[in-house]
Amino acid sequence: MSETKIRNMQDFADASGISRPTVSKYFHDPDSVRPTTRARIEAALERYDYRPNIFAMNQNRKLTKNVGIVVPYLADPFFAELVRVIERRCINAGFSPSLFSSHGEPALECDILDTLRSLKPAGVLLAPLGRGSDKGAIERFARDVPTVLFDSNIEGLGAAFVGSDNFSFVSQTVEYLSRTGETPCFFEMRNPANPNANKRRNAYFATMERLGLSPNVVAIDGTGWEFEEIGRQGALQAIEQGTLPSSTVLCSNDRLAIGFLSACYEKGVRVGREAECDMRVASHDDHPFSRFTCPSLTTAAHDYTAVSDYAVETLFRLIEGGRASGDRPETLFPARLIMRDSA
Amino acid sequence: MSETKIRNMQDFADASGISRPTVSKYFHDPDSVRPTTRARIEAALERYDYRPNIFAMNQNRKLTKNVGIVVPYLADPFFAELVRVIERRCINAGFSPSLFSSHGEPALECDILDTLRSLKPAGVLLAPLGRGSDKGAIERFARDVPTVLFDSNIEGLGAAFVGSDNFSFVSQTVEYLSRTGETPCFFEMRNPANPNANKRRNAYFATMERLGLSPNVVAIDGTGWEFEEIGRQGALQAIEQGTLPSSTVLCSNDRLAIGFLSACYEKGVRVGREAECDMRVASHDDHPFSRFTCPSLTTAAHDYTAVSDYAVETLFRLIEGGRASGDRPETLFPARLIMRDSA
DNA sequence: ATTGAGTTTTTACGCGAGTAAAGTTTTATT
DNA sequence: AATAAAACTTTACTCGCGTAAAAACTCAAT
Repeated sequence: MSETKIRNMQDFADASGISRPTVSKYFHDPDSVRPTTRARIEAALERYDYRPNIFAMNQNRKLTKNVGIVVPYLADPFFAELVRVIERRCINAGFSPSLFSSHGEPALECDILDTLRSLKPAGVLLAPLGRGSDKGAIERFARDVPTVLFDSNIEGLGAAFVGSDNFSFVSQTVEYLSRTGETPCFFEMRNPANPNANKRRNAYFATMERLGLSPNVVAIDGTGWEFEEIGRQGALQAIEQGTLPSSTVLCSNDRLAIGFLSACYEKGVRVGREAECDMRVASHDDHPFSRFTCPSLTTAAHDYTAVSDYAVETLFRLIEGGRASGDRPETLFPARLIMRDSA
Repeated sequence: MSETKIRNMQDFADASGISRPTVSKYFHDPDSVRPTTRARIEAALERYDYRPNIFAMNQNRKLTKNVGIVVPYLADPFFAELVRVIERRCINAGFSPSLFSSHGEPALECDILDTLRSLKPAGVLLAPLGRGSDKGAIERFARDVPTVLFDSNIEGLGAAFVGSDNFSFVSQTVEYLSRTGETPCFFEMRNPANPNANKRRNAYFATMERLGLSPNVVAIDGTGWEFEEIGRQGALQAIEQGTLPSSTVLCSNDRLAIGFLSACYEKGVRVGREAECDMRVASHDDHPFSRFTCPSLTTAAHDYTAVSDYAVETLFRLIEGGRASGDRPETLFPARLIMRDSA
């Protein structure tokens, strides 16, 4: 290696025969320099593998190329899946995504927002905890940083919301279940942390009313994010005490349903749509594992790709267009019914 | 708010009545200043919520307080769980963890290492992809940055390895299964991406030999990280063609087993240790979902906490002690047999 | 060749903090 | 109280790059 060691942008500028300010401009936006200049810089880039110091870069830029991604619970494969798609989109658009999980803890969510603030991100994609979120903190944060909420909508927070249409989820499952068999009861946590759960309950009532059926909610106890275990315990109790008002059960989400099915199996309750079965179980989310439950779970699927893509697009538009007008667009994607064996 | 607006460390130093260099020292290590000084700074910290600019901080520090965490596939709850514990430990120790997932792609793993390099992290906890990893890239990286490998061991890479003792996993399950019923065959992917899989196969052979039993491996096709689906397809095929050499199946990992159980259910094969069952299935990992399979999965559990804690501790020791001697300690934690209903 | 718009170079300063050196004050030791 | 050690203040320089302004240059169209 006869090449001199490149220590900073000045060295690199000297080596490439271009002035430092122009090199700086190139790194900010390669298209902003003349093609011949760009070619010379990129030729030098091949020889010396110089990369500008991110810390020095971001220090003076009012807007970095960082994008924050915050989810409430990363150990939930549902979020892991969303994040995977979102990260990819950000990288492709030339941004550096930073991933954070609140791990179900409101305090941690606040800390993350603080940390993010100091990262001076161009924008943030935030899936809030929901009920546990510090709304004031999020509101203040969103005033400083372009923020798009996704998955969980908290009224009025952030510049936009992108998520799934809970009404579409529930109306499809309720209609399907009612049409093909007994009227479903609704199985949910009594105090759900996530606002989607409340929307789904309301959608259940609305749809039942529309169909002229009488709703029945089974509310189970439990707190935290261990939904499978909560669903399992709730189901065990309901089965043992025979308190289920219907042999068709619509769970609020797949993770509860996974626990429910596990309890059914344990109790020898046969689940499925065949004649010899005791019960039908359906749910919402199309959780990555729901195709491997026993029986495989009939559910309403998020359009993962659409939600992720549109959330990212919305954020990018927000970033480019500066703080948009006073409106706060909410975009909801409909569900797709996935018929499997459980109902 | 009559308080003047704090724009930088100088402003804050003035406001707290302490000189800037001392304030700087405080932020580097609060214990390095006199208790009375510390109290004054912290009092000021209450009034003005100043936080030093991370970019400016890290620009001149040779060593930042950043820690990189890299996992091969975050959508796998196993890693999500490990990460959760690791992140917490880092934060408690005053470090800023940055989380990255390779999403199963070797190219992305390399990109992540590049990104990480420019973050000047104090250290990195890396769970490599395994077979797909660019060993040269990792080796070069580990020369510059204190790196502790975890979960997947790649011989000679990194300054240390912390993981689970695959031999302990397999010997316990094989012994248990052999002792209580038919000799297990070993169900695995033909070309596993992860080195643990190979270790487990070897451990199976070794244990069977020690017990004077003849080993039987069922190798199934499939690539990628969708282990459940691969396991399911492999099991469907094996069941349909009746090629399983034993009615007791030991899966290489829980995700394969989840697919296997799903196939059994679909085919009406009863799994469990009771007399009326057709088959026993066991596995390794104690995946977060394995208690909710039908039947619940008998498996060998990682000591999640021990692995996470010790990996973090090892990294911190490495960071504090500078580059250690030439040895590369490998720490393996034994498994704990979890007897559930599947075997 | 001339013109002028668009680029690049030169020069210079700023950002927010790390850090080193020398001098001053505080605290601990005896 | 004398003394030394530890901590703090002052001063000043560094780091790597953003960015502004003016001068010099390129290049295509006239």
